Amino acid sequence: MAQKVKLSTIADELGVSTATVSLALRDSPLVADVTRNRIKETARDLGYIYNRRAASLRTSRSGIVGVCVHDVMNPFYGEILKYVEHELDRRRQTFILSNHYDDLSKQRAFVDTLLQLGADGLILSPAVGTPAADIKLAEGNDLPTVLIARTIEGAGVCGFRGDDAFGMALAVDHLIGEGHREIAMVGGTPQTSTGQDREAGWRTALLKAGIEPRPEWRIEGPRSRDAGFQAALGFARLERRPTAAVCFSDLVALGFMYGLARAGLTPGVDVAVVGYDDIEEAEIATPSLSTVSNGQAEVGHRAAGALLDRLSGNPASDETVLIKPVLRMRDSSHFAGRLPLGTSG
Amino acid sequence: MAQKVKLSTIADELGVSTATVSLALRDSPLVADVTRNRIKETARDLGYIYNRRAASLRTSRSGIVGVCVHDVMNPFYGEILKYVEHELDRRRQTFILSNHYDDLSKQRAFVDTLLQLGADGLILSPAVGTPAADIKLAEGNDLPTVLIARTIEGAGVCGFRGDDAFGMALAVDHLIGEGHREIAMVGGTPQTSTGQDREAGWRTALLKAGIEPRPEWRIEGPRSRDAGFQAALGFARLERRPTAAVCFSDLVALGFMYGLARAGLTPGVDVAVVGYDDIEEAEIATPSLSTVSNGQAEVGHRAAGALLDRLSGNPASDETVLIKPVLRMRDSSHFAGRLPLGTSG
DNA sequence: CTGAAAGCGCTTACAG
DNA sequence: CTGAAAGCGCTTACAG
Repeated sequence: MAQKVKLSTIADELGVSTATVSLALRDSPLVADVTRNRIKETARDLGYIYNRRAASLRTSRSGIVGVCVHDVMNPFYGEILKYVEHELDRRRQTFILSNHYDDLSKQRAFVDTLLQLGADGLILSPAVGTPAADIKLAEGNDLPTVLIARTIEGAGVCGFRGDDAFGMALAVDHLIGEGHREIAMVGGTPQTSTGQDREAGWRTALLKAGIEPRPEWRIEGPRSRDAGFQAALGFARLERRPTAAVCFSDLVALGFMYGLARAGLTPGVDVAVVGYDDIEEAEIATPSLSTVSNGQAEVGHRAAGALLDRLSGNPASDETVLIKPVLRMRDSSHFAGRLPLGTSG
Repeated sequence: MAQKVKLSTIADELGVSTATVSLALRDSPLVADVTRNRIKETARDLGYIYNRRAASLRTSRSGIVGVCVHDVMNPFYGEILKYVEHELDRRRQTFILSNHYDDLSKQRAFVDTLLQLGADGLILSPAVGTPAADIKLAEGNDLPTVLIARTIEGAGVCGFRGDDAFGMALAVDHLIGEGHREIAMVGGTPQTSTGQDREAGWRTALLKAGIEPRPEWRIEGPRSRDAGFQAALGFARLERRPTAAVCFSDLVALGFMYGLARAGLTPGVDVAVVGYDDIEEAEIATPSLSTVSNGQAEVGHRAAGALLDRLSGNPASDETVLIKPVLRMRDSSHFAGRLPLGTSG
């Protein structure tokens, strides 16, 4: 390529100042219509490319928002991100994505990069063990932060997530209503607020129904499809196998159903299964997966909205918004032990 | 926060010049050890944050690589990106991700953003209909580009993808070997090189075996799990239903199997199914999904490697590298019509 | 081994 | 309505 085209190239070409060119390209009313049109035309003809680094150095606004989650391949996060992306697109913000895989040092490296780039904001689903100080560091260096899916005690920023204890109780109550008395919980760890709250919801709902959960009903750990699959292989061999299982997530539940089938059991008939999140796949899985909707759309929209609001100068909030989950009854739990598969509507 | 800490803050604090501070922080051997250590310590104490915008404006290197694919939630792309991410991480490059959803204007907006940010390179799985001129525009503005998964005639850049025609022929040959004579192909569109090549592989393999594909065997369109599911519902009702189906992707195949089951058919017994890509889920699906491995790891690694090589000054190549696919035989096709499910190893 | 100075390409008061 | 000039925070010859 030839010489780089910059504001002054255009200015020289037309015999005006760079100030005028700058204003014209950003549609300032200070510039006369004729001038603006000539400038825009020339910019196009010369193949001018706006240099955001230079502009951002001057204005200390970068137009960049960072987004960091456990893993974008997990449909739960993927679905949230769709909505975040949509909202940021509308406001012409560039978004930079990173997975942290619950590795604190990876998350820190990313936040550091954002600070170095002068990013305007951060939407974060914090890695396991993130201290409140990490959030304060970001905020203290002019990086407004909004939390999603998980929240942190004392971080002092706003966050959006589902009411996990309530949601898991919905799932358990439903299974009890279907006649189950032995209900396992598969997956999740007590290291995240999500894991703690969902386990608490499961335990509390059982106790409230007068059922004492047996230790072997709690299968801790699985958070992926594959781990759910592996858990089912063990579950199938349990001497006194529970008749139902609530899973930490739909991903775990879908893997769990694959695993049950692999072990020769029919999910929804031999074992009732309920997931969590209501990802898109839940509806087409066969049997279709009963689950608890976890408000991905609302989390994504509102988190992006809250951040953008703050970027336009509105005061910061430090409120954690709990979104009410809703039970979605489907075939994996509803007809358990009563009808064969494929006969439902 | 207080005053922003910059190079000159540190320089003033220690009574040295900003040049020395700059050199010291980047470990230049020009700076004496004592000086360097004092500088680094002070930088840490003051909470100095490197301003990459300013540096990049000066050096015209940004450390940013853009990555743009159809949809990161699609595990095929997700798996490629894992490897790209890993490679870029190792070389301390920031990567910016975007979906284009096969929307050319979204892709263009992203490339434009990269140009404005002075990104160092682009890894692209081009949207349907991307003209070679779009790639040349990027290249012409100092944005080296590497293509993945799909390639573009005449773009003059290097690319990495699977040998789709060969791979699909492997799948069809396998089914013919299992005794099938009526083999549908579900999903994909002739608007992408991938769609064309896989359809050609299917058609050619059938003809070579003396089988004339009937028009209704070609179910064009589906490229998502949900579309695969819907297609199966129609497929199940076909008057003269093929005994086997090769699918455009594993995602389509997995949805297709859900759909068959929903329609009361047993995938792998009533209908043999083969996918394409060999995503992680293929192995745990039940029945496990026969498929064609599509080299996500190799595509991701080599594409990132090729780009980074070029960034370190190596000459550009314009070669398209075809990665040889491998058939993975599993239960969804291998035991069709012979054994009931769940009895296999 | 260290410092003074120019410059990367913008935007923003300020003056006219 | 337009222009001259300063400055955002770095890096890089160049001089010493």
